[in-house]
Amino acid sequence: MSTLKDVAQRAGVSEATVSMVLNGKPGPKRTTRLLVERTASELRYVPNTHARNLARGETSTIGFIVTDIENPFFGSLTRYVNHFLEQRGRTMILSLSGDDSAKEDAALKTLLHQGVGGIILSPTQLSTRDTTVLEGIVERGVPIVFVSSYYANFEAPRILTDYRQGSRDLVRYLIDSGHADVRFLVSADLDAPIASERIAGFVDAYRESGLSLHESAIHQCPHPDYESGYRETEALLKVERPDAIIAINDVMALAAKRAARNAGLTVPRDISIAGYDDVVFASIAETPLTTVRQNIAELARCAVDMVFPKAVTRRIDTRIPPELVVRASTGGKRLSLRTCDTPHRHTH
Amino acid sequence: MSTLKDVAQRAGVSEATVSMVLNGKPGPKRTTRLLVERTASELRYVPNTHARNLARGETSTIGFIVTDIENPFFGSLTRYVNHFLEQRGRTMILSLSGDDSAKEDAALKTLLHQGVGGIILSPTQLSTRDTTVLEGIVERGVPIVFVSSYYANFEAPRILTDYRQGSRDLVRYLIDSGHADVRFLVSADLDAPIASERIAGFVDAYRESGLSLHESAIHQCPHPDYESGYRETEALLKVERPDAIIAINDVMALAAKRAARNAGLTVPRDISIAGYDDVVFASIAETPLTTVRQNIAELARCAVDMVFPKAVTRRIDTRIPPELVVRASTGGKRLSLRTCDTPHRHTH
DNA sequence: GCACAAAATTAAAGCGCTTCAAAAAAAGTA
DNA sequence: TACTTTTTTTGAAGCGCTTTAATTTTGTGC
Repeated sequence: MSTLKDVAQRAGVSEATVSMVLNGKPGPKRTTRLLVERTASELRYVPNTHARNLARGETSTIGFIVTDIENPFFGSLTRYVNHFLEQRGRTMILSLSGDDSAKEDAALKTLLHQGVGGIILSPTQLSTRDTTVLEGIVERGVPIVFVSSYYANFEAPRILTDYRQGSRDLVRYLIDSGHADVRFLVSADLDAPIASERIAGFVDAYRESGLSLHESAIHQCPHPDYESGYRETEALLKVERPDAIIAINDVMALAAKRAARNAGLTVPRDISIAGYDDVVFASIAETPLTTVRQNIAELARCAVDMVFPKAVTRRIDTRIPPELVVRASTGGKRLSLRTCDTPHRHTH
Repeated sequence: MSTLKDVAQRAGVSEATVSMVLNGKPGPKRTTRLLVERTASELRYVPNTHARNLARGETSTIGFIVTDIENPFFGSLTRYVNHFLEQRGRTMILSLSGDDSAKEDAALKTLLHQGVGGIILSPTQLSTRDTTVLEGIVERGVPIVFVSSYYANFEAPRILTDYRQGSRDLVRYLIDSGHADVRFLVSADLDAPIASERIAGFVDAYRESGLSLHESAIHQCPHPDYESGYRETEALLKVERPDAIIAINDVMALAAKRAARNAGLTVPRDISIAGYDDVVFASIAETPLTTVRQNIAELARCAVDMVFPKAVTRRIDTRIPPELVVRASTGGKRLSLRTCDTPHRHTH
């Protein structure tokens, strides 16, 4: 494993010169530059990042913490974060928190030890939590940026989809197409932005259209997963017959759809179903799902922008507008059918 | 940001002592040990990984390259690799190749520059490719381990599911339950292990049962995705009526299922459908999918074991047995129905 | 050919940590 | 007490690279 010193010796110049050439610094003249470059590639020289970072006092890695990489939404977010980081010549260190604040703290500490230059954090579902570790990190000058959610009791830049607008748009569309009684399946922590803001949008839509909200329109499920969504819908349909059910994510919406079908209902004739996120299987489901698509690439781009301290705009709250995607799982009740079969947009 | 030197000064001992204490090296006696530890935590000291790695001449990071993190299979693999690496005190640097060998080369180089101690590579779908970069890396003493596939023209340890046995089991099950004409949807590169081995298992099953294979039982699709699977099945069903269609992955199987249904067939009454991988939506599909489950945790565990040079067993080819998961999308033709509704096993 | 400015090169001082030989202190031993 | 062993502690030399101040080379105008 040849070092910079080897290159310098073989080329008959000083280490300083080699360093400058290899970093594109002005100074060395064309001929030495060429000589050094040739020697370096002859020796198959590869700079040692640790030495470099140590000498420069900076670092080339950024940490990215995510709850569940198996969830395609986060898979996608990871891909884009990685992409934009790469574009800036940074390397991403991925950590998984498993939606557990203790593991999240552990991950934060590990990243700090690793000497990352900043951390992009897609936090647990909690709305607030003990922020000692987070504070310790920021104190040490390592910037933290939230993406897709945040802790209300910790001030740091955050990039989120405009969840409120998203569910407002969806519910407006449902109301406009004749659904009066819309139900909302949400999961455990109602205070978390991911839930509270969507609920706010839901309420907005009702207020704007002058309709009154069913008293128990919000259905709280224990977990944001298939099973919970299925059970809740099953129970609900035993006693009531709403016009539509929307869920906080696509998996739960798919569960609701199945429960509705098992209860003898036809989607969307008897009941409309819609989700949130537009994960890949929303579009390939038996009945493609109407959903609210988050602009994941944009979320990632902004998060990466923000994690570099030099960023001029240190806005604390950045909102990315979502996009309503109407597919076959929702239909017009009184008005005309406006559905279409939008395929999942697969940007590569 | 306090350094080891600060700790040493404040504690009134030498840097060497602090270093030994913090690394749990034998030497310092209990009292100094305690003193140093207290001082370190008072100063909120965090060791600098770059300096440490530089001094030790080793590294604490391992690179993991994967084609497509949005694919839940790889999401899951990533989670486990990360888990086992963490267990060994290593940090994972994730790189994405997008199933493109040029990007894969770039990722390999970046990881080398990053100074990783080893690389776990889940390669592109290609069966062979230019291995110059790979060789350069191994030459420099950085071990490479393949997982889930490999390049036939590059010798390195590889950990794979026993694909052949997987499809053999599946096809045996289909044949045993009365399906005589089974078709196989595979994607582009038939030489890639992921395809060739599964085809071999398919053929094995037929040979073992004495049935003769339909001359065009292997259907080659341009891409391993939903669209390709749908088109191929659609075309196929226009002219023929096989007993079953199996696909190289669950997404294509789901596509085949949809195409069959759109062609007026009922699954599994008129035709059985099965996939491979057991991704999460295989079990929550309208008709839960029969599929072959890979033991992802085990793949990851072995890959991580292998990436450490000290590993005693440097077996070149490690095979993990898969598990047949029978669900509702396949049925008995002549024999009795043996389906059940196995839920997706979600290990957390 | 000379003085002086500009360009190119280099020596050397770190960056923060580990490690090892050597010194110092503590503990045994006769 | 004097001396040998063993246990602790430390000074100093790097790890491979960057960077700055100083030095050397080159170029310019007279």
